[in-house]
Amino acid sequence: MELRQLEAFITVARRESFTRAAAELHLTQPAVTRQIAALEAELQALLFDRLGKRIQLTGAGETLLGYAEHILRLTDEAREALEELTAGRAGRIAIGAASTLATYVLPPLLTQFRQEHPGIELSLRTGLSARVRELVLSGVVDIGLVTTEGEPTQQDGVLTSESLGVYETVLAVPPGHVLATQLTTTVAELSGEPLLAMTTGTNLRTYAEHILADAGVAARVAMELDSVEAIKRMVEAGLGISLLPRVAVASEVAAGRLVALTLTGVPLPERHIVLLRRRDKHQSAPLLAFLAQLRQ
Amino acid sequence: MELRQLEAFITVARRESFTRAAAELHLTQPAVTRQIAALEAELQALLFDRLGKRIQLTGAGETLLGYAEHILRLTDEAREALEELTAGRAGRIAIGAASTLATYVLPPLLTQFRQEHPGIELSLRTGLSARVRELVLSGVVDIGLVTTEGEPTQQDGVLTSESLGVYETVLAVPPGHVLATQLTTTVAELSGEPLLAMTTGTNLRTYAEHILADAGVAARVAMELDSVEAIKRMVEAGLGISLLPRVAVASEVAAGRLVALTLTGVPLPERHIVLLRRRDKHQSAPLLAFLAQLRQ
DNA sequence: GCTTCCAATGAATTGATTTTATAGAATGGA
DNA sequence: TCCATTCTATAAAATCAATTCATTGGAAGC
Repeated sequence: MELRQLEAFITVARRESFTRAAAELHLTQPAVTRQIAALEAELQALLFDRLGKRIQLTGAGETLLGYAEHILRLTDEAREALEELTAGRAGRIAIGAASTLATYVLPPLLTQFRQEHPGIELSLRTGLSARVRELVLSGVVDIGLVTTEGEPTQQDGVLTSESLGVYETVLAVPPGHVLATQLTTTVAELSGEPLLAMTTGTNLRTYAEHILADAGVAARVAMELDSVEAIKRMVEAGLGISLLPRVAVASEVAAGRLVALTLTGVPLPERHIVLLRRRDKHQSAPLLAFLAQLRQ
Repeated sequence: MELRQLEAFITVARRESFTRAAAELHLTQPAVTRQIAALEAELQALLFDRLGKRIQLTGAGETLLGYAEHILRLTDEAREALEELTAGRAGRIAIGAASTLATYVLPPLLTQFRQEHPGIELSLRTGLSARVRELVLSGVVDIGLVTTEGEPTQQDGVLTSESLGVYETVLAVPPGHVLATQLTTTVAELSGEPLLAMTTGTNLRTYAEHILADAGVAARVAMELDSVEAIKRMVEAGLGISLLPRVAVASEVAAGRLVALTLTGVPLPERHIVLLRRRDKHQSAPLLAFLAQLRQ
């Protein structure tokens, strides 16, 4: 059974004639006769009664006709669905993102994208940068968003990295703090301050340790937490200060509950927001649209 | 798009490998690669990401997979439905029958057939014998049951006739009638009796006129009716006597409301119950079963 | 009885699919 | 880092299937 045969069969049934069906299908009559004959042989059932000049569907023919029409309608639907997909009007984008990016960077982007592309399903998986990298590598997600220290290497095996911008780190202090009157600070000034840090293993923690070590400042980690939100509350409560992404404290700074000091003085390795992709993975139309939005 | 390609596609998707799919399909790997490539070219969509050794469905691939599975399930269902049909477990028989046959002969036959073949739809169209003949000729019904005067001719163009037995005509009289004491009668004895007859144009009327004319008896048609049932009620009421099929009066005779006299004495042309078929029309399994039942 | 119209069939041709053989790419292990 | 392994892709040849052309055979209409 082949779709070509079913199509021929339907046409013959509708036109009630092999000859007319052949014309409609841009074939010769013997070709159509053979297609039907092949169907009949395979299904072991007579599909048409040949009543002299006229032909007529048998019971088996009528049964098959119902199925054949259903099947061909489905193939049309499949074609249409795929067209929707390649045209970018439908589809699904799976994103993997480092937790802080997922919390502070992605929401406005996703909101805007959803508005502009309402047909597209979005899925988001979060984790540590290393985990996100694995998700991209294994193909579970289409793209990954992570942070790196310094410019990312552009190629690493099948992975492509692309910087989407600098991910600035600031010093968050409570409004009443001694440093709170300044707009900037140097790493040296942090010496002795009680530091609230992310858990070991996070990029943020590694970065904080790096810049303190580079400046020769001994880190005094007063508390280790696994949530940026928790750290912010602690800083607000005056339990210490912390190095945090600027985007993560933006709303508290605007509300006056925290003060963000830009780090200056030392040639700090900048952190980047990095887009990870598998080089060999197909980029669907919706994904390309999303990438375009990320880049601008 | 062809079913062969869709089947290959599904297999590749399930086994997540062109090579393993090829083995399962009893093909070589390049053949499978080509089938998928043809699909991708036609649909203008990448169906699998080739991630080195591994492959993975793209969004388009997943979409197509859903449709492809649906389509192939339908083809299986179609095959099964046709098998049911040819095995005689399902199907439809369209019967055309002369009205008296439909009323007095068919019901017990159809009841029995329905019990033995519960899956089979039965449809019945009634009409005058000539009309039934047309229905068979045009293919609207699979078989026709009519009556003929004398042995039917076996072939008439594409129509095949087959006698299923004699359709005996009797004289129906009310229990109190002068003739009611006899078991038989001759046509001559009917002379002068008020006759209740079917409408002109029916085989029954034609037959009645023939045998009266053959015997030289002048017909005295007291009333012309278009229903055997009505005629029986009239005979019961003593309004006249009538020549009717024996099967049509069987229940009244058993109940003692009518007396049936066998016609003797003249070489009467016997009426036959005749099965009409188009010689070139396919005989489905259910139909063959029904024909077998009719013949016994 | 002749003509017309239709489907079926046989042989040749064209076209598509499959196989064989091989290349190319990525993974996993030493 | 290199090698062996394990995939998929591709090119050319072989095979298989479908189409066309030409013709036959059968039924219907005049």
